[in-house]
Amino acid sequence: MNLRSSSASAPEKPRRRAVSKRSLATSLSILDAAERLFAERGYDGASVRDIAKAAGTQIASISFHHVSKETLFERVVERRASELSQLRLDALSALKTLDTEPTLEALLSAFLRPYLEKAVAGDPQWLAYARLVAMVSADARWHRISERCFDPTAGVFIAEIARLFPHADRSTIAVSFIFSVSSMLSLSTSTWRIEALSKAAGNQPAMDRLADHLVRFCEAGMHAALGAAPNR
Amino acid sequence: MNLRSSSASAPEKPRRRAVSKRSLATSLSILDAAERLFAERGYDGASVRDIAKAAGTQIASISFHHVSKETLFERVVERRASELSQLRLDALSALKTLDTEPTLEALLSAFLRPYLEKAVAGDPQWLAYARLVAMVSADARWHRISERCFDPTAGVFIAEIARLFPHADRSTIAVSFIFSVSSMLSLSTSTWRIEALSKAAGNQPAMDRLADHLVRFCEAGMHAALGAAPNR
DNA sequence: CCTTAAATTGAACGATCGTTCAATATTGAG
DNA sequence: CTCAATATTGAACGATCGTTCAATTTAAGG
Repeated sequence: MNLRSSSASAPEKPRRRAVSKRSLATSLSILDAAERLFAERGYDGASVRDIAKAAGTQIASISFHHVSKETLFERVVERRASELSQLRLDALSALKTLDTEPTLEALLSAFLRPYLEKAVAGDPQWLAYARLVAMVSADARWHRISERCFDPTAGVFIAEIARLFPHADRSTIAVSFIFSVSSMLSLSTSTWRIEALSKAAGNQPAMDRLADHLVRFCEAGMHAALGAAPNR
Repeated sequence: MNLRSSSASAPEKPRRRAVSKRSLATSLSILDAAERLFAERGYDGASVRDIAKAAGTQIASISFHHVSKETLFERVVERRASELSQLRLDALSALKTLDTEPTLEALLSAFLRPYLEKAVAGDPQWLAYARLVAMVSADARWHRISERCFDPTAGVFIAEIARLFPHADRSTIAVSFIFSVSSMLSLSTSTWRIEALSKAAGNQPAMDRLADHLVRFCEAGMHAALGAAPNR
């Protein structure tokens, strides 16, 4: 007996195998379905049964691939977070290669636009993710996820802004930055309210116009808040 | 038989009674507990059992006084909504009694400050309500409640702003207004993020400073967005 | 090819959900 | 005080929740 493992005293090496293409596809479709349903109905509102049905698999597969509902949620958020952070940091790097000092507008644009272009414009899967980010950012229940996924990049941009406004204190900058972020997030959560409140004006504002609008709004608001702020 | 109701053919008048003090207290304590728990855990996250326990009554009393969980939620939101609207409209009226045309800053201040003073400053019950408003405003699931409770007053202020900027189109004003509202709401949902992002600066910003900060931010942002907007 | 680790399946678990009901207690009105 | 309308109670309803399991199927490695 024990004919496969050769050496007598060595702890048996249990033979590993690569993941199959089908397995990877199931895992992915679960993430996609979860992203959609979590964004639509919230964490408690979306059941693992509905997620499994939307993904075309069994509920047990969710536990198998993603441990539990909670870690599934975290993985859904984490999946695109690094890509988003990378886009933002790339835009920032591009600014710093220029010989001129980056303006506040350029910094805000570098932070805000990648989200909007991914979110509101094209892929409906990214739009769902955008709503999810808004959910995570607003709910103290998920503050650990925010800390891990979003706060580091936000901190980099806040530090850049602090270099531009050496006399403004950190908390004033942070609050202004939060105002900007929640304005950004409102574009993915409140499209229905925008429609409701701008009715009697038939024309829907286009995506790129909205992005320009947002950047202009935040730049002016932050400039006013930081410029007028006392030095300490 | 039928000795109480006199006339023969008249449909019996079943004798009404006033609500008892105890009954009213129960109904109120249910609303208070629901306000707190809905704000803490969201609609799906807060169970009627927990609400009943927090209110010190039985779960059946919730159905008796407030029909169902959904109408309980609506009543919790509606309860303070009219008071908030009244405060805002009163502030607006006070502005219009002056002989000078109200400024954009004054308009925004009239809309934003009542919420902040009620919410972030004093009563913890109002703070819970503020978080609830943020929840309702962000979730399309409750858009009927927003329409009924908040959009009318918002529409009044948007109309006032439109009078100040006759060349700006309605949707541009509405979008700027949404940016302002979500910045306002972020102060009740994201205090924890503010603390996280402004760390290494020990001083917590005081409440009145935050209100000033918010008004200045929104005024400048909106001014920039509306002033630079094309005329149609 | 064969072996077997990895993956999928369908059923079941106990817990909790919102709601309902008959029985009991309370209380305003006559 | 009397009595019936109102309110509270405790238990139970069926449904759905997230998770777990043994049995089966799939497919990678030698």
